[in-house]
Amino acid sequence: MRITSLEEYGLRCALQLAKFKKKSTLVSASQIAELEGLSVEYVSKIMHLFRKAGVVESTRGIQGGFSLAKMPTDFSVKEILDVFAVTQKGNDDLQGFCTNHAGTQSECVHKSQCSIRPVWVHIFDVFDRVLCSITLENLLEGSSALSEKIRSVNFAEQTKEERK
Amino acid sequence: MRITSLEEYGLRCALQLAKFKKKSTLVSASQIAELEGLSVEYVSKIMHLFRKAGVVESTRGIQGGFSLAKMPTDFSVKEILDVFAVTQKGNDDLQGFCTNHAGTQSECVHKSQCSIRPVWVHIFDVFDRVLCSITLENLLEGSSALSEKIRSVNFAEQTKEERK
DNA sequence: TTAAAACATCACAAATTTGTATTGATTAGC
DNA sequence: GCTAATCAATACAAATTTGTGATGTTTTAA
Repeated sequence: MRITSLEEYGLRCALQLAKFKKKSTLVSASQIAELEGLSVEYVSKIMHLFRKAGVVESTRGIQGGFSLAKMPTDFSVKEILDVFAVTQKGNDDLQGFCTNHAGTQSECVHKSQCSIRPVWVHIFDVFDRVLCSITLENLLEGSSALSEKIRSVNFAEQTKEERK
Repeated sequence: MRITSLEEYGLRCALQLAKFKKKSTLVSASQIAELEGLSVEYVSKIMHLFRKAGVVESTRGIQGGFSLAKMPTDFSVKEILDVFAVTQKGNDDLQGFCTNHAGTQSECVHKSQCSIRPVWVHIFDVFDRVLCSITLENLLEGSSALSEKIRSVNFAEQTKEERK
């Protein structure tokens, strides 16, 4: 269970974008690179993914830069992380769980009775509730506010799968 | 945020081990490979990791095989997944979060004021509470029992970090 | 109109993970 | 003792992810 590099750095960049958004100023890839200690090329790649996903808007030319597409209060952490999930192979939407196999067989041997899938469904449901409820603004507010926010998440309700 | 292949297949193998444990019989790598549709070599690798971590005990020779070191009621899912975390680079114990960088700098630019670390601390705390509370036995019991189990997890209490 | 600063896109090298192969050691049964 | 089945350990090839490079386009301002 790991956070990919793109997710970690992507979220950091998103936080920088959030700060500049609140000041209503554009921020360039090189500025973010400087602030985060990353290479300009790497930040550019992240911004490219953000733009394709509609997370940022870009302005070309000298004095150009990037701007978060919505206010930090309106972006959940999940929305940011999902930008990178699509480029990854085994991602958290449970797609591919039962099709990717190191294996001697072309189809999942648990097709009819899979004991693993419900586990991930439930665990990722908990995870999603947390990630959906936290906004970029919450992250900017600091640790104790974040902690409070997480405590307020409702974990008791039915999962999507169960409602089907 | 993704589950690695070793984690997914490792947990499946652990479930097979749990079933045989309840029958008090040894199970060989080739048997598990057959049951899970994996190659014998791959299962052997997983068993090797399990044994090094003390999750299974092995018996050599013809009629040898593997046996879960404790009963399925006494193994949490987290204990199983942690076996594979140690072989991975960025793992869920938060080690390395602030030392691995795609970067132009040798140290984390957020050393003094990191806005990302508290996020992962909190999120992984929630995750750990779930993974620690689910046993292999719970997984064998099926989806609805599992669902109930997850609902009973206490998410409100302080995190380890906060108690420090 | 030219130059500089910035984004856009794609290609590619390095690192990591994934899965297989190989060789060796151990045990049971004949 | 010999053989077959099994675990033990390590090496290695393929696939994937990670991060950089190179080339081109757009815009502003002198």
